[in-house]
Amino acid sequence: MRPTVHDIAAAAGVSLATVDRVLNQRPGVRLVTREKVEEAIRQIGYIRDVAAANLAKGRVYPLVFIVPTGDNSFMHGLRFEVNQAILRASIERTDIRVVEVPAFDVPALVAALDALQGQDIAGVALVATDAPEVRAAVGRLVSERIPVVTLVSDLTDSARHHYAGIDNIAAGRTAARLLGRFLGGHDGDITVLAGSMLVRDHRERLQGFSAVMAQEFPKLRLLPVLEGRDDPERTQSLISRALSENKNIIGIYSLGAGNRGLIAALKAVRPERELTVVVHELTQHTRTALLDGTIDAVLNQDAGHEVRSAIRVMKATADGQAVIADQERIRLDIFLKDNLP
Amino acid sequence: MRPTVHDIAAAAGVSLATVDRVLNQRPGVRLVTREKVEEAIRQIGYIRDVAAANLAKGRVYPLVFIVPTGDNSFMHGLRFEVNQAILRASIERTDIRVVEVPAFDVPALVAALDALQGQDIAGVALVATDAPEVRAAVGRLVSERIPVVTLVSDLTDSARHHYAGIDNIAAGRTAARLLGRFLGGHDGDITVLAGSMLVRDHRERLQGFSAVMAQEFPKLRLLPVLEGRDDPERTQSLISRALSENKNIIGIYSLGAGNRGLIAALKAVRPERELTVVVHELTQHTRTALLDGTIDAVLNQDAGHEVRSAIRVMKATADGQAVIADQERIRLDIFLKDNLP
DNA sequence: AAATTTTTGATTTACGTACATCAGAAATGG
DNA sequence: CCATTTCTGATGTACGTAAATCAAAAATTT
Repeated sequence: MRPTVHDIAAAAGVSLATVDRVLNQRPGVRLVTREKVEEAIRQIGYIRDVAAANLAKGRVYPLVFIVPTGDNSFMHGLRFEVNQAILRASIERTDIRVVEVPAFDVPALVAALDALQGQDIAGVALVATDAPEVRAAVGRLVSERIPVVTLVSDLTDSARHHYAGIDNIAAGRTAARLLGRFLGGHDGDITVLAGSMLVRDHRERLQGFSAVMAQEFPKLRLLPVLEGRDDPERTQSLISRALSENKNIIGIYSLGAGNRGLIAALKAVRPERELTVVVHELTQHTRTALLDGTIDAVLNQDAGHEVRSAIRVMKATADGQAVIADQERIRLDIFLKDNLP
Repeated sequence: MRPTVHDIAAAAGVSLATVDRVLNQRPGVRLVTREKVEEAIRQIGYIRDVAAANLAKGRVYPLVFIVPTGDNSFMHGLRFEVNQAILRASIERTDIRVVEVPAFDVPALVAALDALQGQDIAGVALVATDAPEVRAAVGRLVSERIPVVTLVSDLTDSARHHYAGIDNIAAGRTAARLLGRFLGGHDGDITVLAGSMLVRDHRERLQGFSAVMAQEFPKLRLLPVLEGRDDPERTQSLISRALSENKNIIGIYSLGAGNRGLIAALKAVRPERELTVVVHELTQHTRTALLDGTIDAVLNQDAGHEVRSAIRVMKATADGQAVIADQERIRLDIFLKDNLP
């Protein structure tokens, strides 16, 4: 049987009340006594029964998710997963609130973060926009001892406790190698399609992609990045024009959202033109396109895993508990036609 | 606040004791009363607080992991992860026992399973050997209402509650597509290296691999499968001989363990011979080989995820609770040089 | 040494559920 | 209608921890 508070009391030769004072850092314990108790805790290897403690405290974890508005399917999926988590809220003793903030709107994000100051909150998860003001606002929350987790998009050099998302540089590198290898030793041009170069994840993906391309596939030339702004129509016309103007394009890397337009453009040139295409985010559209051969590989991050991981980490951080690091590593999923879930 | 047993009692107009009798299916409740209570439970949407219930019951989950002996690195890794889970046992209210059984020894596996009958066990996880006797033994445990989860290797048409492992057919198909695409339109022979064709996962991987190869890459010819029996030395000599006897080999798929021998054989012919190699299981050896370019892709299943998932599922099944299906899907990891963890 | 402050102990209640006991009520049998 | 069986209610204890209260003991100050 695992040791309880009673065992500590007995081992330390003090009363239960004193043990409780030490465990919950309440005042009124002499230093020597406190040390005696802490020694006993270590000696007998006491571990607090979190479930029982939460029961006694009536503990709930008020969590806040700050997610961008915007209608690209990835963010839709993310909000869907947060809503799924809300359905499990009572079981998991969480109380999840969602705050929507316009995408890329730094002042709005900062305002949303600052509005949480002083509130009784067990954790904040945010899709970060990488700006100094956001970094500062996160710092203010952290200094108030509020656990902060970045979700999907990280914040460089910030005080955030954890990042629940993929390594975007590695994702870009992986895309480059897939595309490079799939194209064999062929010669030609590669088009990169991004949502916007203002987003950190897109910049990082491009950075990784370019690095591997330059280093390992010198026969493939990178064309200037096209910015589709996650807009299907704009994307479609950009790609269509690029393809008709440049017959040397043999590969496409789409590192952002807005793949619907890309797929439409591809279908238009499809039987004649041979193209190898790697895209990000598994959606209904990309899944279908992968199955019918319009695209060749999909890189994905599992929004459900990210949300659940963020919740676990926020709760653990709030309790000062350790997390299973390996379990919380968000993996880059590579989907080919054959291993779709 | 979420409703409690007291709320049910009030809503149904019965006493707490009666609610308890209904909830825990104890005898001594008239049918009409029982239905009244069940209706109230539905009405107010009561959900049992599992943490509090476990506390009251002093519940621990005695779990048994049946894993094969044998020294290949994947099984080592699996046992390591089970041991990690044992370290967390007290926190998670589990009491994990490991039973080792000689690999491929059906009678021994059946004996191990049957030995569990009648014991107070909250769940069994086994690396299944696909045989009718095993299927029957699993059926006996299931009919005793013991949750059974297959781990890594599944059992066809059995009564097991859950399978915590990857889809091996899909893994084989994925390997084929990777290899086929990496080889561009080239012409040549492909060697498949297996541990033993007696194992179901290996057979399934081969099945998926052959199917995609035949259908989509007709220029690549599959050579007869080499069985390395997970023995590095045997594997090395098999591969070395095959490579020297057949200069047409341009690709290798290693679908089992024993990659150390393969890597050694590859290194011996490396600078001269161009080979595209896809292997299974990320280990220290395959990781290094991936980084130095000896192999091109590693398919992997995360043993840690499998073990943790199996535990969650066994606990949930024992409690008659639902699992988050999406969370328990074990994914096939594809590692290239660039996305290693 | 007395007065004061600080520490400590003892005890109680609570969280939501499980489980046991016993008395009393209702239903059923004859 | 009484005896018997079956059901129901009331109540208490327990699980491991939190938190509060009050009294008693020790340490500190005057």
